[in-house]
Amino acid sequence: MNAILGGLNPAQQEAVEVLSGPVLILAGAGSGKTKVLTHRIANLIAHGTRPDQILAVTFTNKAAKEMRVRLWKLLERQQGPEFDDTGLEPPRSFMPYMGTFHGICVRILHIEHLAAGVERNFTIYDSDDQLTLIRRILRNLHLTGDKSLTPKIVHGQISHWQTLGMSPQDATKEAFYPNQKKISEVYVEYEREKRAAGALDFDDLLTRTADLLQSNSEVRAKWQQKFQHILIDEYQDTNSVQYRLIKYLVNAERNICVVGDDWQSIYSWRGADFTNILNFERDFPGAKVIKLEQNYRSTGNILAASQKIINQNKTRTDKHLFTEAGNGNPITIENLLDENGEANYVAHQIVKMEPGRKWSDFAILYRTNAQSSAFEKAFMAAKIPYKIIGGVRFYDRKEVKDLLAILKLLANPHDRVSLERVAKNILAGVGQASLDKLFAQFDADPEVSLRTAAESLGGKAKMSVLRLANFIEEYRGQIVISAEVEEGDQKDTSATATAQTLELAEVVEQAVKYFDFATLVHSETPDGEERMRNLEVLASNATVYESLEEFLTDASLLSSADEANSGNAVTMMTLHAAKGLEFPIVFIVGLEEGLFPSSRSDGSEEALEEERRLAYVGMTRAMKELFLTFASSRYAFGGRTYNAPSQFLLELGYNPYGSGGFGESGAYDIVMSNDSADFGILGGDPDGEFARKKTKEDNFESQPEPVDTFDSFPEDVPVFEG
DNA sequence: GCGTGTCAGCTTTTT
DNA sequence: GCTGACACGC
Repeated sequence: MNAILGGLNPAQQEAVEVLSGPVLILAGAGSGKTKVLTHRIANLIAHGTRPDQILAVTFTNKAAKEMRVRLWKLLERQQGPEFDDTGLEPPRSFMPYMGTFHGICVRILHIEHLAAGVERNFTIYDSDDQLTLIRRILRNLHLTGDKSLTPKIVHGQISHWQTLGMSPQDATKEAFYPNQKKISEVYVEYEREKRAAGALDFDDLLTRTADLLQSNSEVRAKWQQKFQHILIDEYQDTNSVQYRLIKYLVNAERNICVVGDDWQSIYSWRGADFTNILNFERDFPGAKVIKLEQNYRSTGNILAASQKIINQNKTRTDKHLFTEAGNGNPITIENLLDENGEANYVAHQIVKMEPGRKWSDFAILYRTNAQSSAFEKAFMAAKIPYKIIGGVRFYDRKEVKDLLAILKLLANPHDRVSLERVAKNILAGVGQASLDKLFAQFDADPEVSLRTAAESLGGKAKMSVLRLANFIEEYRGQIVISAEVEEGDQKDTSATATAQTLELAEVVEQAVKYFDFATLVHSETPDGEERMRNLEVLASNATVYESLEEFLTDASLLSSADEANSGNAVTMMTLHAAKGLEFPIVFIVGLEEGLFPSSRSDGSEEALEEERRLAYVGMTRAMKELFLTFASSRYAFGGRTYNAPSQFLLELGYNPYGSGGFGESGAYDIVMSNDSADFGILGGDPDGEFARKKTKEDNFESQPEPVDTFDSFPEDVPVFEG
């Protein structure tokens, strides 16, 4: 058996071997989905498809990177020594285009900027930038002070319209409520400002590309011709615009392969629509449907418990996951006093289990990023190495964004949001009034230079803006702004013609000096030292990029979960960030009503089902051991809250009163079994569905020994703060 | 224009 | 309990 088909089960082999026509792979958790995708790509290449004719869309950049590395290793095994696996990322020229929808759209828009009617060096506005812009428009339209028109609400409505494909004009027509009418006015201005600034927001990246492919048959034909094979991972998480994109990119051969699992759809809050995957056979008649149902990751108990959770959902397809692994150890449910008790309990368990394992075998998954702090404290005290995935992105730190704003101005001097940021945070003496004057100049004459516009200012403001203009003029000519794009690039040579004499990192370092960041961040303070270090990291990150534009694109599109996370340490992250990963031992913490499921899902059956899918995703990350914990009370919003155990625990058969009451530390071993003759739950099972016959002893006298309690950890027993 | 004080919103999840 | 937006006064 060759390297491509070896080690695959029959369903997986089929998914790798059926190379033409539409293919839908319904891949259960842990069923070897990534393996199938990489082997399928390798097989395409083995059958003569050129790598650059393959488009593989992943949900995160991290997933794309992982697939690149795995494909590279596989090709190396196939092709022999010329594919030298140096451990580094493989050269992109040998590889298919792999990336997120946003990433591929940026690429298409760069190449097709003339046809798409966008600037060659368009700036990407992230949500922060969008809010800045909306705030300014609200001010200009005298709409501030209205609590029902916060920048956030306005942004939500505009983004909703964008995703529906509605222009500001459409929105103005359709707006019905007074607030909608006001927001539609903001929308008109918002679009105008973005255009004036040569900027696209996250939604634009997708909609502009879809619109281009829809309206321009020549461009559409070109890209359809280019991508002979399209693979889409996490298809259940695609939204309506992404769905449109796929439809326009697929050519008459219909070589499209999508992989997904409706049980793991956890992004509907941002527009994902898992009916896309349910409708695939309707959209692509004759599609080959392959189900991957054998789970290679988890023990029988973990799989059975996950299954029991997902079974509560009404809206879902039927799948029958199975494993050949044994039942393994029981799942542990533990009730702690508060968030510190919870963190100490987890730390203690990890210390106990660590011998013979690596720290990186453990993962802690929570619903919200805010939950990480108690664990940081406890792990620091217990001297357990840990790493936090997610949270504040490196590129979202204030000082980093400030410096990036300068770089963005180098790439695109018309970028008003960045100018506003630089003026307010970096330049001395330039406030709102000066900015308004500058923008008025730009509105009067879009081509006017910053230097000329500065003439309308006086005194200190003028000096500062001229100083900024000097910097931009000095360095703009000395760095590579745009990447050379291959084939068919309708090149606008003006931006790329100048000779590169400076590395990006040098420009970053120059900017730090020129704008005196040391003073700005108070570098003598501990906090300031760290900020200065971040700027050094920024410079060092810049060294791997060949053009400013690539660097800025990644700075906008890389998520915090994409950031480096190697090393031997316990991993902490949100349940969302954990999708696609696996760990021998998993702790899901904070299983409390209002936290998980989130109180935001109250009253909505759909939202609750999504929370349940999230629980399913979390539980199926575990290979060997699964711990579920909840705290009787927890700090939130500066006050102490008291939460009931999560309904998901009750669904698993947990009985909160089973161990003599609430608020006491007690452990439950919940045994889930594949073997229906031996389903057993110790500690309670309200509906009795999976319980062995309960006796009084089971509930009151013969409680199973707690796996561990606080009593063995006296110095860490939290003081009840009330 | 800038520093200071007050207040509100915040903890879902992310490209 | 923290952050950031805004108002106010200098």
